[in-house]
Amino acid sequence: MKDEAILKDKVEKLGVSIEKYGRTPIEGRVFAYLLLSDPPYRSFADIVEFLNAGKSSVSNAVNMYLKEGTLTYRTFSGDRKRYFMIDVDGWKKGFEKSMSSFNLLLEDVLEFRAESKSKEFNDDLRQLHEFQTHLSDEIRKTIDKWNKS
Amino acid sequence: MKDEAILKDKVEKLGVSIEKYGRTPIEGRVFAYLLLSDPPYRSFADIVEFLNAGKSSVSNAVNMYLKEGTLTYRTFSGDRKRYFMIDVDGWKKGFEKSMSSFNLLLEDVLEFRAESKSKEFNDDLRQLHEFQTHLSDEIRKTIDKWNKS
DNA sequence: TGTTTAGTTCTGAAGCAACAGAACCAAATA
DNA sequence: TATTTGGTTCTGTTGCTTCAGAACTAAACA
Repeated sequence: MKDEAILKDKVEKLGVSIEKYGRTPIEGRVFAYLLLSDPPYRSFADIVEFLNAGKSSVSNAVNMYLKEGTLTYRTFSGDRKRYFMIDVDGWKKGFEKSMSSFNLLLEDVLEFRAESKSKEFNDDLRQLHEFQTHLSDEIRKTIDKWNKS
Repeated sequence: MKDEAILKDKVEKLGVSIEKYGRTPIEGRVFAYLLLSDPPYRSFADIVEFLNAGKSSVSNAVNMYLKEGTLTYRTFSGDRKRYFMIDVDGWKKGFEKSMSSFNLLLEDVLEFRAESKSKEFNDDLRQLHEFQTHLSDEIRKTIDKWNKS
């Protein structure tokens, strides 16, 4: 099988896995393509052509990821095009963001339950909150450690 | 405003927040109800009535959570009904599970990229993988620590 | 100023997810 | 054995998501 055919196959499979994380089929494939391709940056037209997708679909998917911070792009002098690529650092920071927004949700619940009588459940929730906070700290520490080295 | 109306309102709001985590509207509301109600266990009929939802919707949502391990139930002697409640421990373990399945995905990508030339990107991905592994370990450690105390 | 290019926005079609209500089933009770 | 109860499965509807292609826009270039 030809190299490109192998890649296409792999992109489809990985794309489906990525859908499980709450992405649409096209979104999954765009991310998969940028995860797998060598070099890891591709132009808008590259993506459209490789995926056999509509321009609007790719435009929406790419902008979604740019806004989310998991995709970024680079340019080359004398070339108008943008070359999109995965922002590994932004991806990493996304974990921290989702953790802390989860923690806000838990805090909200705990406040609402303040005068409820089910002590055991409340204690469990508080422990879960502590657990998440601990993890968020750990994430922050690890990111810091990296940025220094 | 009456207590139950306040709770209904809160369940709707929290339900919407929970939808953000990839759940359907009904699923969000079921989980929200069990997070907020006092006591924190409720029968099938309670849930149907409180949410003004169809039995099939609630049945599907509850079974989905049971299978996932984030919901469990208790019973009372002389009462056929099951009383559903959030399984905080199962919820916690879910994080570890999702981390490690994410890591499998990354490993798959890294293997595929083994002979690619974009060293920088590959290194970034490897670092992300290390980072996740570190966090998984941390989660496991924290869960162990709890189970002992 | 006219043309090309890179990418966005609009529009409409197709398919699928979410849901309610009814029919159903199996275990417990009478 | 007949009935009730707790819950599941089936069926059809509604409406939303996803998507492609065409029209469009704005910047760069000639």
